[in-house]
Amino acid sequence: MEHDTVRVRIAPSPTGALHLGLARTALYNWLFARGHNGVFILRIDDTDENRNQPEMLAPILDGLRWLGLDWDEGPEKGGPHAPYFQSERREIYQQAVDRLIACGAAYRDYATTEEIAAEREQARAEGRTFRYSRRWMAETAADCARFEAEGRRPVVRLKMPDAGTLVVDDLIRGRVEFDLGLEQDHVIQRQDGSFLYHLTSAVDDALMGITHIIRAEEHLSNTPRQIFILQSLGYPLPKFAHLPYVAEPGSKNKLSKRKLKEYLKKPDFAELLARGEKIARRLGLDTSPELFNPVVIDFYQQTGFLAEALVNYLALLGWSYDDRTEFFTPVELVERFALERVVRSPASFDPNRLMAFQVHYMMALPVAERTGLVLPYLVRAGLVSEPVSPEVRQRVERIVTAAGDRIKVAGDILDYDYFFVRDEELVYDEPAVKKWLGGEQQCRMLARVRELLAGAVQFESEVLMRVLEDFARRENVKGMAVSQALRVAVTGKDYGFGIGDVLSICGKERVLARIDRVLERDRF
RNA sequence: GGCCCCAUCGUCUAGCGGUUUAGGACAUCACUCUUUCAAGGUGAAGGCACCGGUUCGACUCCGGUUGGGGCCA
Repeated sequence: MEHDTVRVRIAPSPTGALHLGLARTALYNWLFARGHNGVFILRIDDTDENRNQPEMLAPILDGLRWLGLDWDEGPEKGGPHAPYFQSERREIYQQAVDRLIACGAAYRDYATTEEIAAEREQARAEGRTFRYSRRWMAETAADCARFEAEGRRPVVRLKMPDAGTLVVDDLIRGRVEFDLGLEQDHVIQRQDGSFLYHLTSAVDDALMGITHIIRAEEHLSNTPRQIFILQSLGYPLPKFAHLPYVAEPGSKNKLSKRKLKEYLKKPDFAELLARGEKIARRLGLDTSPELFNPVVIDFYQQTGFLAEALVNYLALLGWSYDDRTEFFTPVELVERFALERVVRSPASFDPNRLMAFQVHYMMALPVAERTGLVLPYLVRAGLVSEPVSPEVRQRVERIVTAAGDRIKVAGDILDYDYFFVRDEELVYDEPAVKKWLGGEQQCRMLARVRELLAGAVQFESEVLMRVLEDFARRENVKGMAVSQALRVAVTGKDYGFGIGDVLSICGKERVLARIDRVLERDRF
């Protein structure tokens, strides 16, 4: 057993988005595989015809790739157990169902939905747990013929044992016991011939040689029937590891992208989304909540988060190495990740903590690299044209340096659009204008500062700062009054990084022009 | 309703019977620095859900209660 190659898988449905919870499950599987020299398999659960569209799969593949979770077998890669799309494996499932029927582990059932419902209702009325009576179970070809003569159509059900205990030795949860006498005869094939999840999943896991099933906790209750299928078919059992699910911000409910409205009541979550939307709108991206929200990996990719930050955060959402290490490179994660140290209780998604990781990783990058990350956003917002000239690049680098960790995600560069727009396009924050340039005196002071700056030979940050300080002292005004008046005139806002840097990066000509514009504007 | 899982600061977690006045991180608050906004520095506040056992000793083991969640209906 120990010598077998570790083989793990994730089996997402093509739903159009890579959800945070799935991303974490994928990460844990990937870490486990890489840490054991194993194989990470991607299998697509696209048995639901209605949603089976290629464009719904792309975001999931892109998201996994972006996170660095490369798969060894699966879509685009192929592999020895192809096809990896369940929609293409129907014959395999049919054979499995036939075998299950042949060995008595499953049966054709001709009951109608109404008849089953009636039985269930009766059980409830009598206060006992419902279990199907198998009254319309067909055991022979004659049975089938008879039922079909009545116009009935069969489903295939598992014929679960009447009694007994099934034990799952879960790698994370330990020993979990189930009373087989309480299990239902679940349907594994519908009337229309389509197959149900438990069947396809168990069969594929066996056929693909999966050794460890690492999946979310909600599947724990389903494990007995999958084990029953596996055993009935004569396959060896994989090991199971059921992960706690990822919960909502500030609660223990399972995270769901359908409950976005509720999450928005949480300030942290709302702030994160607002940050993303601000960026996305500038890029002309679709910000409809279905596709663009912090529950979905694509959101982070689009707004300029670093994959390392997400990976580090996700790794720690339900796992820890020790009592203090919080930063891990992917290599360290691979080395240290262990299922035994996965926590058993659900962990809620905390935007703040994620942001803290993002800032850490962002600031760890050299300025040149951060500049490289930020430039595409300027280009896509139409503020910088391609190819990017060395001058522009250097200018952006200066902004990135001056901004420091105000640029938390790459898209935040768009907050500094005032360095790129034409003077007449500059947007002024009216309250700020009113506050710092609303009065006659303030404008007169700005006019004098303008003359001072017009005479400046060197337009560098430190020099300018000294000039402004001297000016404030001489005129007996507060330094802040000077710097803020200038800031509003040049950037339109009353916040931002150091005024010396602002002026210097903006450049003398433009600074003077913008001051003139503001002074002009205020006369009316 | 039945079955299963879970339970340490607001959040993520460390803790695997005594080394613990329960440690770290994020968030929060205060002070400090600062010619704006951030950041930085210093510090504070904040938790073992409850009740029984077992034990010389329980956050740690067992049982129950409560609460939360999941699956099946």
